[in-house]
Amino acid sequence: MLTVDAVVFGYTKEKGISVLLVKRKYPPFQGKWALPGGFVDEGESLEDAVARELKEETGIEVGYMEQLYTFGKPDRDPRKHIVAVAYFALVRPETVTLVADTDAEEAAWFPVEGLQDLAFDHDAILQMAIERVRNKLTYEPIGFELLEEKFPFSDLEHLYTSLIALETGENLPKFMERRNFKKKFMSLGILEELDDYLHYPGSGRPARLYRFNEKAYYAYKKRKGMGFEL
Amino acid sequence: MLTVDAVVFGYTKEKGISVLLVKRKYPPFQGKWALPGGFVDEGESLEDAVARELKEETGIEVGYMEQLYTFGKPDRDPRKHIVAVAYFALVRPETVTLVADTDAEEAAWFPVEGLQDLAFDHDAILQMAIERVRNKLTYEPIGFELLEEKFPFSDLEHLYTSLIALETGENLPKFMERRNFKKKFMSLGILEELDDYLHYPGSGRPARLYRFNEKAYYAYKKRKGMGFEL
DNA sequence: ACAAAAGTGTTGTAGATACACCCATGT
DNA sequence: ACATGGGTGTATCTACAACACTTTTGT
Repeated sequence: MLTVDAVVFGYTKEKGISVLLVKRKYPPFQGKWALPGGFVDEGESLEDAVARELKEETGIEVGYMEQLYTFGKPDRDPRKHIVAVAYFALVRPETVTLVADTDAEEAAWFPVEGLQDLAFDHDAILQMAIERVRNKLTYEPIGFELLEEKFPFSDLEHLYTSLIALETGENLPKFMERRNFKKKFMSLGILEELDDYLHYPGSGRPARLYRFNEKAYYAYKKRKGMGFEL
Repeated sequence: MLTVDAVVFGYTKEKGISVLLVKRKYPPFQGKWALPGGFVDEGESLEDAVARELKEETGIEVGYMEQLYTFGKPDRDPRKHIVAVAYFALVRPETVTLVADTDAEEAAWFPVEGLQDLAFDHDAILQMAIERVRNKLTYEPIGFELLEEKFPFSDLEHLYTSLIALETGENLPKFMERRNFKKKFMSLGILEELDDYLHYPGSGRPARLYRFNEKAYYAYKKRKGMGFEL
């Protein structure tokens, strides 16, 4: 008995990092919120299974996905021994519309901060996913998968700040100091400085927009060893 | 259908990094070398399953083990769709004696350098394990799991050098320069300098012995963020 | 003029790099 | 005495850390 579960992260300036959950329609854990997921079909690859379940239960397709860990404790499911291969994924919440479907009553975004009491061992899975994304953020440019194509630098900064602050107990590493962070990031040469500006009405100076330059990143990877090591 | 496979690494000064393989007794891939592993029993945790299979097929018990990745491509086993959860493990080859048993004709150590043509997708699994251990080595002190309790510093150096050189194409990172590597490692304060010396007859000055100090490492972790970031 | 966010430059310092010679043993 | 591996110190340089004021907009 093999299942796949997905920890899908989204980000908005207002609500910070959120995770996509579905409300369980049937026992066990009926009525509880859980990670989307389900059984792997015979002859179906794990990645296909995750994509399919996500589509079925929430209606979304993700941009970036990666295997997280496999959870196999015999008692993680009260019915019987069911092994779950967990994935984490990143999407731009703007670009997706949630639909509830057959197996799940509802699908919705929840800010991850202090989230708990999920079905099965999904609390632990979520925790691990957060940890993983947070680490990964500092050595691979996956943050852009959560931002719009063009974004003000402050979005990037805010994304990093809030994700790294989660569970780090609020004391940010030194490289997150505003001026240093920008200097460092810019020096990588993987951000394109656009001639577009964005102004949220109601406040502050308009912000210049940036875009992630994938080609430049490959060049960087070739030049340096790998990753980008913030 | 769920299996577990183990990539068990060992290290000796003479042969460098080796991996433990078993020769398959039955089809498919009869007579080929493969990673030890087998089916997970109902109600058995994945870790238990790996430990059990290792014991059965090779007779060894490992010191350090960690989940690597789960391989689920439908065609990875020619018979049917079988998903494999792979683990990697580190042992001191000195401390174990291999025995061949029921499912496997023989068990033996093979230097990983250029190893290929294993059964199933085990080439890929091995590759991934090497990659993982190599990376991990630079941010967690797992190297000691491969060395004797007391070891000359040159062993540590040689271990790092050979593991990092694998597939890095021989050009070592700068921190591996002898004097700098030792300076750096010592500055971490996690190595105990012993008053023992070891002298291989036949050559050179006797080498001072060192011991990994786990307590000091915990203290270090508490002090610094985590890991040790060579 | 004031509030709110964007934007920016310099200096000190610690850690990384680069480099070449002496030491203790066995034969 | 020579071969073999063990062992070390210092100068330079680069990258991280610390720090506070100015700019542009809306109200």
